Amino acid sequence: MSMRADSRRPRRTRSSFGGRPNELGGLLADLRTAKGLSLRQVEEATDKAVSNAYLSQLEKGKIRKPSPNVLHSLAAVYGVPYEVLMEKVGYLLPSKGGAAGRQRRLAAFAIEDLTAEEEEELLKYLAFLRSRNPSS
Amino acid sequence: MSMRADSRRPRRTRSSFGGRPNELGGLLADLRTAKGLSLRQVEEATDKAVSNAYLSQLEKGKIRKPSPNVLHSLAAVYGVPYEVLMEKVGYLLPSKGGAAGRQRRLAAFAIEDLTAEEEEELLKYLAFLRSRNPSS
DNA sequence: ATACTTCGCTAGATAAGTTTATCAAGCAAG
DNA sequence: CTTGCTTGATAAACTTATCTAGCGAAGTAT
Repeated sequence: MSMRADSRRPRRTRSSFGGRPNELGGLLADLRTAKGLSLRQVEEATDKAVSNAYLSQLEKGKIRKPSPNVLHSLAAVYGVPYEVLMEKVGYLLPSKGGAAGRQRRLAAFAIEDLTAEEEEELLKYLAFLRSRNPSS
Repeated sequence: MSMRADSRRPRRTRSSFGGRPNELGGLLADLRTAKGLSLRQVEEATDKAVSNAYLSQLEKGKIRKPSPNVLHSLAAVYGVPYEVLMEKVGYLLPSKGGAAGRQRRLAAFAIEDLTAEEEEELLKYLAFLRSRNPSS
């Protein structure tokens, strides 16, 4: 196994302690003040997706896991990557090495444009197949 | 100009019926039965991260936005990409493509443990389905 | 038939997210 | 000083997710 010591740049990526459960609030507050926006201005900028009152609670750390869509709105307003906020909150991110992308060696080519109905039919048919033939 | 004449399979209308609860529920149920698992078996497989009772409610469409982490657990058990479930629920995904429409339609049917025989059966069945219903 | 198990399901409770209404403090005119 | 407006913060209400406990149906074995 190549134990390559990732000698790129000193990884500042770890921005700070994963231990702090509530660092999201501080981060959001800093981002907002850095842009010189008020709570209500952010509410507007987010097209009412996040109320000023709610944002206040977020910044004060009273909310642990806001909805991903809330984070998306805020990320857009602050110009910060969505994934950063997601991670900070503790949501798992789509891993790029998982079964998602690489595992495409299967019938995915034909399945790329499945409709919801077709998808359902296929899954049911698969259930049927496997129930008839459990010894695959 | 990439004149991509929408040659995709005509989206079979927004699911013909109007009162369907949640598209996620049916998908989860289909995935589970396709694997021949019971609610409690899934609860176990997910290491108690998702209770059988909760899973039942999910499948019946009584829950609209389960936590991303719940979706992650289920995606792992069913061998389906996390992002697919996220999208179904309505959570925004980290956009990877920049400007142009790089966003491929996510296939819910990327099941990872299909056998070659199953794959073939499914493809034939899909062909059959589409021959019977060329375009709505 | 009686147990025993497993199934899907739901009622009830708790906890957390989100909203609406409201607050006290500050600042700029008039 | 007072009026008006804005700011950030709460309280309470409302909504939603999630868990625990238990029900009844269906199967299996004794």
